[in-house]
Parts: sequence; C-alpha cells; structure tokens
Amino acid sequence: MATIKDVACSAGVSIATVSRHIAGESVRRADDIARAIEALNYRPNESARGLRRGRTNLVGVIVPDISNPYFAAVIGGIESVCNAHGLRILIASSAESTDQELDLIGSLAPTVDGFVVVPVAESAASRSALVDAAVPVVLVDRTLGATQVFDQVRIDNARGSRAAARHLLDLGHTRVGVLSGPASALPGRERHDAFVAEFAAAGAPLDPSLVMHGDFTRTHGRNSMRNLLALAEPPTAVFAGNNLIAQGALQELRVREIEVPTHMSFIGFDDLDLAALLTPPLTVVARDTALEGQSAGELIVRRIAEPQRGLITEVLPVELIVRGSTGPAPGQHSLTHPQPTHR
Amino acid sequence: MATIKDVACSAGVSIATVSRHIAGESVRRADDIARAIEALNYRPNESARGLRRGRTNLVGVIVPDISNPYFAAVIGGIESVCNAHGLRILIASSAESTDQELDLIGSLAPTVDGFVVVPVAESAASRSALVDAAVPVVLVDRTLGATQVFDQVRIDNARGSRAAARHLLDLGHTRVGVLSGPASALPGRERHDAFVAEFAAAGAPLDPSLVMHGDFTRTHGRNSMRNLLALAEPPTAVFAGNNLIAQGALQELRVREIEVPTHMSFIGFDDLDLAALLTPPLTVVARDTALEGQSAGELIVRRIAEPQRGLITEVLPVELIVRGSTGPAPGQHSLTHPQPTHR
DNA sequence: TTGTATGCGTTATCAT
DNA sequence: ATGATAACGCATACAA
Repeated sequence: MATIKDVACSAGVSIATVSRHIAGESVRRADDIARAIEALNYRPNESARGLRRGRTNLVGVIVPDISNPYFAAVIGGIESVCNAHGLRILIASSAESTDQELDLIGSLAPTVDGFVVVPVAESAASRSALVDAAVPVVLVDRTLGATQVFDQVRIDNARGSRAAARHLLDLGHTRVGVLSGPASALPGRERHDAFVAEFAAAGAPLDPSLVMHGDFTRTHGRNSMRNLLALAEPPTAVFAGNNLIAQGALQELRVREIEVPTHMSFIGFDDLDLAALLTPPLTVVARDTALEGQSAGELIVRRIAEPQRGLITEVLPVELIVRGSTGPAPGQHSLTHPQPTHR
Repeated sequence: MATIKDVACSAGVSIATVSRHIAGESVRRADDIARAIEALNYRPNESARGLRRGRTNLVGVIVPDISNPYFAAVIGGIESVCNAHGLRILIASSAESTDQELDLIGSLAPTVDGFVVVPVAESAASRSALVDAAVPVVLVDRTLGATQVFDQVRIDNARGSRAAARHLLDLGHTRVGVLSGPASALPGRERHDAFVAEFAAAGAPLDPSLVMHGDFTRTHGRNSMRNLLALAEPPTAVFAGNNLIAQGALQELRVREIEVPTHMSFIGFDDLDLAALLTPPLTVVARDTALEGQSAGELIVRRIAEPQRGLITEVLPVELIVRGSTGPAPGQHSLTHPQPTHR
C-alpha cells in the first residue's frame, strides 16, 4: 500500500505539500502530485487519518433486525445519503434486545462519528449511553424517553391510525379488533391511542376485550387473531399495528378460511411487499420507508457537520391505501363504502 | 475519551503493561488494571490500533441492493457471525452497477480486513480490483469469472431448477414458459440451463419462443409474462428465475385475472415473505438465506485468521416447496399430480 | 514480568 | 507556498 511519503517522493515534494493538495489547498505542483497519486493508486490511510483528526468518517447504524424489510429499506436510505457524503456505514443488529443495544452503543461509540439508531424500546440506559457517547445521534421511528435530546425521524402514526379508523367507521364498523404493538415503543403507543381515540370521538368507543397488546411479531398477530375469532361475538374488522403483526393475523385468517372482507375486514399499518397481490389485495396505511432512511442520513450528515444546530424532529407523512381487504360492515348498504384506490 | 495512558496512570503501571493485559497476557497487577479500565470506561482507540497493527477489524460487505429482502437476510447472517468474532460490518450498496461496485472495492480496500461481495455481474474489473485489494474475499451467490480465486458461498441452483422442472413434468406440462435472469450472472445461467436441460432430457424440449431472458427485475417478470400471455398458444406453466421476476409475473397474472393453477401453473425460484398467503399459495424453490449469510460470515472470519488455507466453495441445498400454484396440465388426470407439501 | 522507546500514516503548527 | 517536525493512541522490540 502506497503512503503519502511515496507520493511525496515520486512527485518531488514534501509530504506536507501532498497533504495540503489532498485537503484541497492550492499548491504549485498540483499536477505532478495528482499524477503521482494516480500512478501509485494512493489512498489515504483511514486509520492514520482517524487517529490524527479524531474523526473516523464512520456512522454506526443500530437496528433491531436487519432482515426485517422495513429496516432494510431504512438502512438502504441511510447508506445512499451517507455514502454520497463520504461517510461509511457500520451496521449492527441489536437483535431486539435492549441489553445488546446498550453493548453496541458502548463498543461502537469510540469508533464512530455519529449514530443512527432504531431503538428496541424506550430504554433509559440506551439513552444515557448515547449521551455519554458524545457524538451526534439520530433516532428513527422510535424514541428514547419523553424529553427530546436527539434529532428524530418519525412518521405521523396518529394521522395514519385516524385515517384507518375513519375508513372503518365510514364502512359502518363499530365492533373492531385492534392488534397493537407494545406500549413501550412510540409507534405502538401512538398507533393504538389514535385509533382508539378516533372511535371514541365518533361516539363508538371500542370494546376493550377486542384490544390485544403484544410485541411487533407474527406470533402476536396470529395468536391474538385466533383469540378474537374464538370470541362469542368476533369483531367485523381488525386493525394490525405493524407489518409482522399483520402477517401473523393474515396467516390465521387464511388457516381459518375466513372470507375477507365479506366476513372480516382487515387493515394493516405498514405496506407489505406483496400486499397488492393478496386475495383480496390488502388495505394498508403506508409510508415511504426509503425516504425515512434518507431523511435520517441527511440529518446525521448535517448534525456531524454542525453539532451546535438546534434539535430537529422530522415527521414524515403516511398514506391510506384502500385496496380490497376492507368492505362494509354486515348490514351496511354497500353504497356507503368508499371507492377503492387501486395501486 | 480515556486513553491507555490514563489507565496506566490510574493503575500505577506503564502503558505497555496495560497493553499486554488487554492482549490477554498475564501481568502482575491485572486486577488494578481491570479496575482502572472499568472506572474510566476505557475502550481502545480503533484508529490507533488499526494504524499500529495494520488491521482494522472491519469487513466490507458489498451488495447490489440493500433493500432486497434476500440481500437483507444475507447481511443479517453475515453480521451475526462477524459481530460474534469482533469484526464490524461496513455496508455498501453497488446499486446494481458494476462501475459503482468497482469504485467501492477500490475505496474500501485500504480500510477493511476482508470483503464479502455479492457481485452485480461477472466483471473482470471487479475481480482484479478484489485481487489487488490483497485482502481475503468471500463471494456470495454469484461469481466473478470461471476460474475460482476466492472463497464462495453458493446454492445448488441446478438441483433446484431440476426439481422445479421435474415437478412440472410430473404434472404433465410440456409447454412451459421460462422467465430467466441474466446469463451474465451465475444464478441466472445455472437456473436457466438446468431447467431447460431437464425438459430436454425428459424428451420434451422447451419451445425457445417461450424462453425470455432479462434482468432480475419485476419489470422483466411483468413484461415477459405479458408477452407470453399474448402468444397465440401461451404456455400452461411458467417458471420464474428469482423473487423479483416472480413478483412482476404474478402482478401481470393478477391484472389479467388468469386463474392459477387452473389456467396457468406458476413456480418461482426463491421464497417470498408472503408466498404462503397468496391465493393460491405459491410453489417455490426455497433456500435458507440467513444461513447463506452465516456461512459467508464464517468463511471470511476463517480466511482472515488463516489466509493460506485452500480455497473453499460451499454449496448450500435448496428445497422444492409445493404449495398450490402448480397443478396438472390441462387434459391431465388430476390423479397424477403430486401431493402438496403444506407449509 | 516490567518499563522505555520507536514507529505506524496522517494532519497541523511553526518557521522559512 | 513550502518543508521539517510534533503528536494522535497504540503495540511491540528491546533492555532490564
């Protein structure tokens, strides 16, 4: 591997001059230096650079599960923006464990110029570890405690849930099941609360026995849907709090051969890759997951460049996509149901 | 940030002793040192370490598209294994561009101890760039030229395709469409060739006009399926060369309201997240994508530890999962069709 | 077993 | 505008 010294020799200047040239300063023999760099295929040693400047050009990205398509899309967004700004992405999975998340923050902290984190839950330990890390931090999708100390990228969970609730209300549903995520995570809380609140505001408060809390997992979706179906009077519609919960619930509906939407309307939060190809195609509250990652990338880039800037919270929009899995409640005139938006 | 000097001071020893303690050598005042490290929350500076030892503990992972669920699963597998061995993962996307892949290899090479690459195509430039990088390399899923110079993790594409062909033959299909991936990539070639060969070997060579080559994209799947359907005599079954091609093809089948498998049998290479929830559930050739990543992780870890070892190629098995999208060809006795394996 | 001292490749300071 | 040089934090050769 060629070093700056080799370049300096080859170009007949001192290493200081080469360093300046690389830093963009104007030097007399810039051409010779450029030629030497080219000829030797010289690349500055990042370790030496990092040691000297105290910066590594590395951003640590910690997510609960890399294989989840949602997180994968977010990572993709982060990567494209950061790479365009010369920042490398260090990926690590907390494997849905706050303990592991804490370890990762601690061990990555001295190595990275900044963090982009999708926290597992609202862990005070993780929050203070990130504060101790003393580098810029951007939180995506979830928060770490009520008082904001980091930049954030979130989506408008409340609006999405309200739109879903509104849609079901318009279709005449009043007996609605809710498969919520954990209250320990912001999206779980916000989606749940807004959905329930919208029904209450419409004068049709939901039956609490139809509200199931659980993790963001297929298992929760499947088991809770099973429980709902076992009820003496099952709901006429179900709202699933995220993509995994929806998958589990759909699995159960499929096994039980429940007709959707004839006997049960279904709406999920988060779009699925094949949602439009299911029978019936799935009605969902969707968001731009790649954009979420890009926004996070832009925030961390900016924050690293200007650490003193005021805290930023970016709230991205969501969209109700009405496909075919939601229909009028039994006994409703089909005329009243909204026109599907085909996508 | 505490340095080794701080620890040495606090423990009342020299920095060399601290360094030895960290390296695992036995030193007299190990306890004092451990206490000091704990108290100061000391972590070795990776840049300094990298500079001094010439190793960074970083593995560069380059994939064509991070958001593709297949690659995401592979990355997840790599990450879990590497992290367990103290190696960090540097993620970068080549965005399906061999040029970008080449740039990434060059710019990451001085920074990483090894590469895990899913090449975009069989690029001689990428191959020689990886050779020039002079660090261990593991190739996943695809190759870079005929002569093997790197460790590899692949799947048994030929066996998977033969199983798919066999399955369709057993169902009596002889007029079969093939939506193949690019011949420039190993999986595209192997899957195509084995599938075609199996039909030929069975004395039922495929009609060349039913064989469509294209990229691993939804667009190819959709357009080619459209072309097949527009034929005077369309095929009775279609084989899709990967997950994206299958998605596109299914989209077209859905739009055209073609009944599967009554009017058209469908089988894809690669499982999809919701494949079992489609109507009908999809018959596919599946593989363990996470395992593929884990194997790659183990190979790169091993190769970094023992660079001199002989070249390794790991070929992972595939599995035909018969669900509901394949049925007997028109005019066949339904008795002859195999029993579905429900999953 | 321990400490001292050197150098890894780079940037920044200082003098020219 | 340029060159010599110190220092970043660490691992190790060498001396003790």
